[in-house]
Formats: sequence, C-alpha cells, structure tokens
Amino acid sequence: MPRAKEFSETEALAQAMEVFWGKGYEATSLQDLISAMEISKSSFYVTFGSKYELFMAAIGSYNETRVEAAVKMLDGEASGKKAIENIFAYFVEYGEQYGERGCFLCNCAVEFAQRNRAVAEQIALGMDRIEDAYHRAVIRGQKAGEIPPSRDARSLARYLLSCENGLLVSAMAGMDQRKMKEVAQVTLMALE
Amino acid sequence: MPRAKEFSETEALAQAMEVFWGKGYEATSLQDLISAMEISKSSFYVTFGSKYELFMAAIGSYNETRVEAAVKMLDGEASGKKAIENIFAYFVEYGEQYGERGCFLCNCAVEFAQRNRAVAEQIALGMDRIEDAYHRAVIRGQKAGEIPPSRDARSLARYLLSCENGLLVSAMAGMDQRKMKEVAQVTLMALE
DNA sequence: TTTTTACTGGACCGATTGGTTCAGAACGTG
DNA sequence: CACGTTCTGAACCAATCGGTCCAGTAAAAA
Repeated sequence: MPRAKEFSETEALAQAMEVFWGKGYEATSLQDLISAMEISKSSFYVTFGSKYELFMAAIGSYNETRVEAAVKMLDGEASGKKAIENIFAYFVEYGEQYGERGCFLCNCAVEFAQRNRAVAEQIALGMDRIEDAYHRAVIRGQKAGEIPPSRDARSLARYLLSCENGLLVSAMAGMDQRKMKEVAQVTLMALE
Repeated sequence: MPRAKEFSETEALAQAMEVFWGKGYEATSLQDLISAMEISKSSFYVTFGSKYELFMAAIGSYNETRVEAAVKMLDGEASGKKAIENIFAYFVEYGEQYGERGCFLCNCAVEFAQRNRAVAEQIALGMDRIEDAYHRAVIRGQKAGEIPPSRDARSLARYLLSCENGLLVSAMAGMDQRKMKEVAQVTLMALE
C-alpha cells in the first residue's frame, strides 16, 4: 500500500502564502516557492498544478487563517468598541511586521484585482468578512451605548475597513509606529 | 549640425508612467514600455538607461504632475475645509478611473518600498508633499473657525492622507462609488 | 555636399521564466 | 519480498526576460 505523504499540503501552502505576501505574485519565482515550501519541483506541480493555482489557494489560505483571526478578535470581545480599539492597537503594535508587507488582500488588490476577476472575487470575499465583523462590533457597541446609535452601522464598518487598509498601506509607504498610533486615535474618534 | 529630436522625453516618460501605474513594475515588460512610448528599443536605452531608471523617473514624473495637481487643489481653495472636502469628492467622483489603478505611490509602496530604499524615498517625498498640503488646509480651516482648533493639525493631516490611501486601495479591492462616498463622509466628520 | 547628430530595426546575448517528463529512490503495507 | 504509492533530482523545453550592439537611414546646419 501507499507510501505516506511526507509533507503537509496545508503547511506548504502556508509557506507559499508567506512568500507571495512578502514579494507579490510577479516578483515570486518558482524557485522562491519550492525553496520556501521545501518540496521538489515535481511534487509542486503534482500537488498544486501551477503557480497561478497555488496563488489562488494562497489567498484562500490567508482568508482562512489571518482574516479569520481578525474576525475572531473582533467577535471575541464583549464590548464592540473595545474590540475595534483592540484590533487597531494590534495593527499599530505589529506595525513593524505588517509595515513590511501590509495586508495580503490589499497587496493582491493592487497588483491583480483590476486584471483578474477571480482574484478580485477572492479578495472581496475576505474583505466582506472583515467588514461584517466590524459591522457586528459596531452594532454591539451601539446596543451597549458605547457608540452613538445615530450613526449608520454599515457605513461605520466600511469606514473602519477602509481606514485599516489605509493604515497598513501607509505603513508600507514608510509611516512609523508613533504616527500610526496618532492616526488610529483620530480614526477611532468617529466612534465617539 | 544635429538632427532635431523627434519625440518628447517628458511625453515618453509620461506614457511610461501610465503603463507602470496600470500594471506595476514587474508585470510591465520592455515591450509594453516601448510600444506605449512609441520609440525604438535603441532610443529607449540611449535615453533612459534601463527599465529601473525609467521607473524611478516615472515616480518623479508622477510627483511633478499628479501629486502637484492634488497639492494645488488643496492650496487653491480659500476655505481649508472646503478644499479637503473637494479633494475627497474628486477621489470619489473619479473613483472609476482611480479605482482601476489607485494611487501610483501606494502601488509602488506595496510592490517595492520594503525592498528598495531609493523607491521608498521617492514615495516618501510625494507622500510628504500631500501631507503638508493637507496640513496647510487644516491650519487654514482652523484659523477660519471651520475646524476645531483643539485638534492637532499634523495628526489630522496624516489621518486624511492615510484615509485617502485607504479609500483608493479599497476602490481597487472592489468598493463601488456609492460606498466610497459614504466612507468619505464619515472620514470628513473628523473635521467637525 | 559634407558633417553631425537622432533615430530605427534587427540580430544577438546569457539568464531566467513557468512548465513537463521520467527514471529511480524511498517507504509503508500486504 | 513485492506491490503500490510518494517523492525527488535532473534533464529538458520553448518563450520571454532585460539588455547590448551596430549598420544604416533621416534630417538639419555648415
């Protein structure tokens, strides 16, 4: 009977995602990928089909891990306002890490979205999940009296997502942690 | 004596910028460039040196034209608040155009900034110009009593720049014009 | 007309790109 | 052991990459 698999498909995919995240699609060569994934070229093609297919899977992996983690951060906190403050503090604190490579979805949007509908759809999927999580947090905050109920919750959610994107892109453009903190503070005044 | 130049260097550069802006550095081939610039490969290398040097010049060209135009929009309006509202309205209105390719500086930051200091510096140059223009507009607004003087003008300026970046990236990620308008409205409430 | 420069097209370069194929080693199971 | 499967390394592919070089043409001024 069959020989056992020697590498974890999901682990290799996670490694590939890291490379794509850090370098972008075009700048990532097959060599980069198989080196990071620690599999042979043959295994690569047998398992993942092509560079492009792997890339699509990598976005999926990002949605299932990183996006899901952000959503859980937002849903996990009882106080909606606190949850939003926490996640922005997280982005600022890990600004060095995120500053280096930003948000994978945003990066993909910049590099790809206008030329490739399938990529655009995958991106929209992840973005919508975050927006919905912001929305739930805002509603929670409004019910608890932390956030003025006069504001439209959906608009606020989209605003927060857009600001998050802006903050991470700005970090890539060279904004340091101190300035990011300032910007986050101003951003969150919309919840007052 | 010499034969006259048959193509405008600055025009060709502007064409190249358009291509880089639309496709990014890595995805743009020499063929793409010389087709768009309508010059021969030989003229290309004699005039611009290399793909990389052209790219750097293209960022410079962007700073001198598009960034300068934005700065003039912000400085041109007597009312600081109005100026800021106008430029955000502009980004929303031309969201289709910008949605396709966003802000060139942001795109470069995403693709390049972490790996290349020279590119990062060029980007910072343009970003700083915009930030300063926002700053002047905020100060003007505060002096005119349109914007609460209690707010730190520099923080507000950075916030506005970051939100602008976020808005344009979100547009690339698929946000439509209506939602952009909503987000812009929420963003500008920070000036109340 | 000659000189000087601008410009072009095409041949050519080595390197790298993403991708294919295959013989054979490694290994768990029957 | 033998079978069935997984996995690897290397050889190989056509195409494209950015870049160089040059012979030759076009054009304006001397």
